[in-house]
Amino acid sequence: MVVMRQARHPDPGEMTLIEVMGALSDPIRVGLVRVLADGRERGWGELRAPVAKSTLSHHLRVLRDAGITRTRQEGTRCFVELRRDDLNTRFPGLLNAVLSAASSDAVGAQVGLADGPSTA
Amino acid sequence: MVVMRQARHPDPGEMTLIEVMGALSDPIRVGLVRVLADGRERGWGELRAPVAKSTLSHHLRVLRDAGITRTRQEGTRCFVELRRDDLNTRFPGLLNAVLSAASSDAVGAQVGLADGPSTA
DNA sequence: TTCGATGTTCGTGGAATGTCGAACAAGTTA
DNA sequence: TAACTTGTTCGACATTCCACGAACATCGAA
Repeated sequence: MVVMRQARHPDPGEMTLIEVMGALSDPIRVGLVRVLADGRERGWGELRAPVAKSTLSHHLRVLRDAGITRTRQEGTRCFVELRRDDLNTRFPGLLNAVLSAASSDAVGAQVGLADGPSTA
Repeated sequence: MVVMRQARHPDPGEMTLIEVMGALSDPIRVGLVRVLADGRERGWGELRAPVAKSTLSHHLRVLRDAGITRTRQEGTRCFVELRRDDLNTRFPGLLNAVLSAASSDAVGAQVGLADGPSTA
């Protein structure tokens, strides 16, 4: 459903290192994080990943449950953004380290944005 | 066997972010890394973890295969140490971020060293 | 050579994970 | 109201992962 009205977003204090590390040990999810790394909020539909819709939904949920992203609902559409500040507060340096490692490795390069910048 | 003559230790260039992240998404393994964080080489026997010997061997292999630790064999005994420099070269900031997050969270606190510092 | 110590490997469960397609739900639009 | 759009949820499945005990291999000591 486009529902999940208020998917649970853990407070920074509730985030666990193990869960965050687990969430970031999948190429698709790292790719999603990379796409969101510019800080802009993105609509589900903009995200391009080589997996089925349900699978993408699953990955986005894993990221959200770990506290890595925040999901907002607007009408029928959902938007995601990186919880950069919260992450930096809770686990200083971790996100940046992962992001720079990922970009030097092209991890998650299979994930991208839709052609038409029908974005934000 | 105390053998594993030359356990494969990946070169820094062969390490992958995904594998490293996966290796560090288990409490036991993070605990082991924390124990090794002081840079000292430790003997298998010194390591205390709430798992069977074979399971500990498994975790140490996952860490080694990911390039996080280095294993050395001396006679019948094996020694492990953190590949801090290699890790920092390959994934700058990652190890430190994980270590500081782990210590603030007490992740892997169940892992420790043997009582008698019969150590190195 | 015969033990004992130290780790690895094997076989086996049980749990978690990734992926898919199909079914469903809620909001939009015609 | 009847479609259509957008995501979520539900099995189903294959794979991977963690954990254990048992068996095995190697080194060192008796």
